[in-house]
Amino acid sequence: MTEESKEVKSLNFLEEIIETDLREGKNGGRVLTRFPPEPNGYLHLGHAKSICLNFGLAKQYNGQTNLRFDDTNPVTEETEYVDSIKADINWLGFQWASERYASDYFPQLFQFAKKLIQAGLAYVDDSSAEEIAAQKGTPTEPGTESPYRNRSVEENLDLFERMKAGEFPDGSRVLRAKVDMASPNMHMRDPLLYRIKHAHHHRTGDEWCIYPMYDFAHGQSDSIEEITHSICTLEFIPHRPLYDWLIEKLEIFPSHQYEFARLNLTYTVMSKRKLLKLVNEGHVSGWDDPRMPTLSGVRRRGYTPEAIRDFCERIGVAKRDNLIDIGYLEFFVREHLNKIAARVMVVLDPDPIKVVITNYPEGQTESLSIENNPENPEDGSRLVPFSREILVERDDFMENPPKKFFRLAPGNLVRLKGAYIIRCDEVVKDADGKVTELRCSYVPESKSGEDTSGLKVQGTIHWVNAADAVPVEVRLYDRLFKVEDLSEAEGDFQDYLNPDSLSVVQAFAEPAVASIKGPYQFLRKGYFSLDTDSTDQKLVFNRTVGLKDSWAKDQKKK
RNA sequence: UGACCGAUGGUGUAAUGGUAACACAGGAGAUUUUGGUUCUCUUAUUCAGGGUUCGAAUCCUUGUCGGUCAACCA
Repeated sequence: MTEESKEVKSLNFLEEIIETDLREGKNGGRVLTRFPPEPNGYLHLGHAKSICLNFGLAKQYNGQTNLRFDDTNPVTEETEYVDSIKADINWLGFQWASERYASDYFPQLFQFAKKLIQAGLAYVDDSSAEEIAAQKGTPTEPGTESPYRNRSVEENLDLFERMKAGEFPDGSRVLRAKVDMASPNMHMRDPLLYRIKHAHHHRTGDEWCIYPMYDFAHGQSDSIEEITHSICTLEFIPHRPLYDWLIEKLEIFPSHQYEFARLNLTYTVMSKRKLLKLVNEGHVSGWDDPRMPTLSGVRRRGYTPEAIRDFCERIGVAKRDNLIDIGYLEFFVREHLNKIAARVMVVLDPDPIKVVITNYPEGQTESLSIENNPENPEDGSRLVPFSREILVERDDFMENPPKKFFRLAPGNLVRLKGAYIIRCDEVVKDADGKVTELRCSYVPESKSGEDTSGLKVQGTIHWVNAADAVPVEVRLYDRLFKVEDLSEAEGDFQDYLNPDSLSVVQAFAEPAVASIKGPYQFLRKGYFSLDTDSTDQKLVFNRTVGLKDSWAKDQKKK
């Protein structure tokens, strides 16, 4: 045994629970988790945490994970969502053992309900929604019993069958568990088990007009599938006594529920309800708008599954509320993209400055070989055209530069990335004093890779050959909201939307962009991805995340 | 004025009665044909009071603060 050579890795509380169960031989050493989305919206980064946990834990302990759609509310659920959810999970890199639907269990659930009725533990209640709400009492006051609470088993059975048969209109009756109206736990005050909804279900069609509530579907589905560890978020803690009560009374497989703190990120919202609202009110272009924290959104933006998985692993899991800096996620995105992104030069400026290299022969063009990724030489190199006239960003020139400005300025030497060292000799302006052209001279023996000039320059800038510059559209994204903590913000969350979360800029790219597939690093600018809006006529790029920019940070401080 | 859950650097997460650590962020420097990357160094932490103990972030107790729960949603 190499026990002592093993690194002591600390366990999170879920790993501890599982290891204890395994040690005690619970469930015969079997670990089966489930990921249980409701198909009423797109998956977001909060779900990513849950997916990584459920699938990750199972994998870690030689177990498996079921994908189960919690489709018990036909009015909000759609097949479109089912498809997107499956695509997102696969994209994240996980495979489920079995694809299940709570709706598959409707017949079984109906039998469970009858069993409860027969045991005198459930009853049909004719009270209205308002009356039931009033009966529930408040967190500080006990509830009162429904006048229908003590119907006979026979009457309950008859009524429940007739509910199923469609004899009653929506809202006229419900099936309730008979637990304890005085319980300090609101969820134990005779919770609703079934309600009448004459609605078309995305899978069962019009077969049913009564549908089980979450509390009578989720735990029972877990049990039917013999899920060993049912992992959910903190707000379900008060449901756990009911979860256990139903399993005990039904005498079915004892799945167990464990709760962790959901993911919250700065400058964004993470609830399907709010995200739906952003989509419906047109604040974003859709569920996959690159500013959205949905998986389809961040995918389109250029985040990688690897980065998201690393992030989820690194943030850990615990039971205390948290608000994680969105910058932490961005760190993992940069870390991964730095290793794989193809470097290209793009002048990110609709109004670039033309640089004329006065001592370079007119009409001559040469091809320079530039590495695609200095982090990974195996990625090879590409050819980049260079000639007498090139384009550079206006930000890379200053007529009266501050100390430590290493870019173009009158008399300054800079290296053109992958090309030559140039000196700015003359600034040409128009009648308004706007700089229209820089006249520079190049040092022929400073060619990249074969530099014999002996010159040392402090700055290197990117550029594109004027004659070959490809006009492209680049979409720059900023945080979706103006405030860090939306949970602290008063009023409507839409009031805090950042009006500058999207800016579109026309830019000029080196010709190679058209033939290289992303992800890209636009040199000195950031990581970018090709957007799905691209056409043969026009390439559209999304800024995934910017590069760290210590120069800009320093400037800001001043 | 109930029940339940929680409280460790700026943000997350460890330390499971025995030297409070790791990542990010912040700061300083080195390297660099990306003001990127990489490397080195560095600032900063146990909610409060009481108790148990040789020894407490950890156990007990009281309090404080934060969160959750009163959908025919999940």
